[in-house]
Amino acid sequence: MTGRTITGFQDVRDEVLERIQNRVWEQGDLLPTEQELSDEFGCARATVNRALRELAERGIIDRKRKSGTRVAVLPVKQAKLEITLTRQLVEDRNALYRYALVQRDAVAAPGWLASQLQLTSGAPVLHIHAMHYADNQPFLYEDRWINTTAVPKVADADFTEVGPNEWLLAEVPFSTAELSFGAIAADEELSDYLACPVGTPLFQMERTTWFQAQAVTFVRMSFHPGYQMRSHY
Amino acid sequence: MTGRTITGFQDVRDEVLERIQNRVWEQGDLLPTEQELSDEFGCARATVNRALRELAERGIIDRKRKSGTRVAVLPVKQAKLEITLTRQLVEDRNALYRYALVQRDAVAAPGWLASQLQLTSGAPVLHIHAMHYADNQPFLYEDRWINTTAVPKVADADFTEVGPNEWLLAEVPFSTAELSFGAIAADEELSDYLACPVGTPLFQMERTTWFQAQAVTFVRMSFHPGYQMRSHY
DNA sequence: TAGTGGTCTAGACCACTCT
DNA sequence: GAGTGGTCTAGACCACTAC
Repeated sequence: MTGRTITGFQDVRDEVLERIQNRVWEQGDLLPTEQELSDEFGCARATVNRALRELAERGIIDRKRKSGTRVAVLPVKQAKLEITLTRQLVEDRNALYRYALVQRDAVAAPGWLASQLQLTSGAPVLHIHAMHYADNQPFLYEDRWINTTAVPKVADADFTEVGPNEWLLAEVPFSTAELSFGAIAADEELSDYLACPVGTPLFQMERTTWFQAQAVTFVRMSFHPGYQMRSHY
Repeated sequence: MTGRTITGFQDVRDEVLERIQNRVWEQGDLLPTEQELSDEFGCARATVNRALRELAERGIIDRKRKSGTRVAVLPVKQAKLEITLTRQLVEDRNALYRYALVQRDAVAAPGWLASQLQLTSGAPVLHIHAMHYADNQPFLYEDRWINTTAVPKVADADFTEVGPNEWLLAEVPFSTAELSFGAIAADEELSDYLACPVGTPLFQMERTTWFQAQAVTFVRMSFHPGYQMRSHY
């Protein structure tokens, strides 16, 4: 006995999790039904349901109607990455954030970008280069393309004071995105902006953002040498 | 009007999300109370509650007792990274997976590792080098340390057939972990195992795994050149 | 202190799916 | 067909917090 008093769904959830961790119920085992558990814990079935639903969302158990609830055989580890503004990344390190626009051009979408954003080749886009600094050290170099058609207002934004990320977050707040992470070698341009030798390994994140099935922006962010992105589960 | 029929919590959730996206309720705005929404939608308050709870979990809205529910000003983007077995990563690409143990040594924990895992310096650990291949091309190089004290059974595992990741997942299934991602340059050892020139930028993931406040393992995984990790939100 | 979300209950019906 | 989870309801009380 754990001596834990079971009153709420969190208690049920934690008790079930503990039994799984302690192998009272082994991987692949069938758990008691919601009805049986609610009888044991002396609570309503809805309470057990909510507890088990949370464990299922975490990938700890698998639930199927009729079959019942089983301990997951291969628990899927879901790490949450919180994608925040660069400003926040910097300020979370107690560093002074500074943003600088490098270049801003209204151009026609090159083929690879049109393909990436599912635009017709030559569609009008805005191409932006910008730098983000932490305590005046280069933090990351941003190479961004914005679909002018999806965000016409962007024509009036000069991005000298506010970065395109913050501007877009205010303008198109509830978008979806695809992310890609990798390592690249600094080319001459990056070595210049990030103050490192050509060939230095850099951590890079690419993001394509969509709003209501229309591509909004594609951005390639190259972090300073040694940058580490952290997460947990 | 959307013409959508509102019956379940998912309908309520989607309708509310749509109103937020369409700026019926702007960022920072106060939403109607659960009671008011349940009246409007003709459902129980519990149904509205569940709908709004999901949106709050996604970071779309902020809820506080007494104050009410507001549209989030800075929606936090949460990308989910599904951390799976290397075998699965490879097989998801329709490639043939192959694993090979390179080296296995029972040693005393060096200082940096003891610090990383919160062990006493010199504690017994198992040090493992292994390779993972996709269609017989190098996929990733694994450099792992296992805390023998936390997993005594590991002494009997030779890791010639089954990789340490799969073995540990069966042995210590429901652990927590800290992850770190970055870019490094291939040293001589990595260039050898991953068949690339010294200095090649490589994507690297480090993971420290814990079970019930005890460190289980620390692993450094160096991916083949050009590897991209993907996610979305 | 009063208003709001957080949770629980007891019961009901539905939807999926195994046999 | 029958067993299981999925969801909804109507009502209740609680916990937090702005006022």
